[in-house]
Amino acid sequence: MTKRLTREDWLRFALIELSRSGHTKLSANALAAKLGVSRGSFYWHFQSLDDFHEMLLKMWADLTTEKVIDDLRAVGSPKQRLASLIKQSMLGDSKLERSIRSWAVSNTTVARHVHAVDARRVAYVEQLLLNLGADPVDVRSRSQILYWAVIGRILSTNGVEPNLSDTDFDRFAELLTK
Amino acid sequence: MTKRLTREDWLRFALIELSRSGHTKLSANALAAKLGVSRGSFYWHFQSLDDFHEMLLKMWADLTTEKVIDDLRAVGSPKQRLASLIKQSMLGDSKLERSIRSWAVSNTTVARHVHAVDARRVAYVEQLLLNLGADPVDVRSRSQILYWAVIGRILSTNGVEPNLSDTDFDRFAELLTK
DNA sequence: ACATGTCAATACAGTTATGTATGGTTGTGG
DNA sequence: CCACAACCATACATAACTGTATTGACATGT
Repeated sequence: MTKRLTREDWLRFALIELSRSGHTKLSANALAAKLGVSRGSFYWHFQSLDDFHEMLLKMWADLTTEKVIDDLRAVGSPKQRLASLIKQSMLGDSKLERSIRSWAVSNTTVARHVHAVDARRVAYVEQLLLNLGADPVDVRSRSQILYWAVIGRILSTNGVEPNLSDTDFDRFAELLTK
Repeated sequence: MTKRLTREDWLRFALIELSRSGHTKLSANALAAKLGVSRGSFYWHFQSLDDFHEMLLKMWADLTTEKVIDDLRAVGSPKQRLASLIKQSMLGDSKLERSIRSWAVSNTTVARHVHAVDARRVAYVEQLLLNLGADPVDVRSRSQILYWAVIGRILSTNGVEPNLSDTDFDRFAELLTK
């Protein structure tokens, strides 16, 4: 019987559920039902719901870091590295981000994790704009505003609606380095 | 005994609670408790929770529209009307917006209302940028991105943290009209 | 083969929520 | 003053959840 679950099975499935249906579906009850198992399993693997959620957030933060690093290594010409990053952020799937950030509004623990991730990402964009010769006076504000735009788009759209085109973002990237 | 409540009393109080503590505190139970009254009152004024939430959303949409109109009338010089709008959006209190948008992620009805409000606001910014002589090719994308940034900032900060300065936003407004 | 650790089912107590039914209280017009 | 409408309390049925305690099943190394 291969039905027996590990702690990682629970966490991975929870992340999928979080992405698909939001944090309200992260109850021990609902997850156990969908996994075809009872809550006895859940409470064997995890001390409590809070404990479980904490692990899930660490998992997300790690994944997100890896993804940022990958984006960093997926360099084209340094000139248009920014354009690529913007398009990747603006056009990619964002349902997990969306769910996490919605969750963070009503949960201060989640908010802390999200905030830490944000800081690292904005710092990376700052460095990028500096290297591309943008006016140093404006680098901080432009990076922050650009990052806010990415977040705003994630929370304004329901899924992967394009809304703006590739060239729109290209032209905007150009504007930011003036 | 002035304790008796009208339908508007319920709705106004709910909007305050929503702003302060998020949509999870909008249960008939919790609201009745805080109002010092039983749910009997709630179910006299409202058919159901969904009915109640619908009215609350209409109320919010109306308020938001009025606010946009007020912003429109609080014109300085047409040149820097944009800068004023940006600063107002970026520096003002945003807890209600924050709560509503977080709510919208897990509730498609809320999402519909929010989407309608968004469309009207972006359209206004587009018109503003056009009047200020920005390149017509870029007006749509820039308006959308700017609006996303406003939303992103609302959902990235916990309350009224300034983060960027007045002059930061002034310089950014200038950039957008190039 | 069997003991031990790993994983899961079940049953129970407690909490918070919706919605309905029914009756009680208060204000107000006739 | 009293009838009727507006407002509210209480009690009940039902549901979804957390967390604990107890017992059962399986796998594996010794």
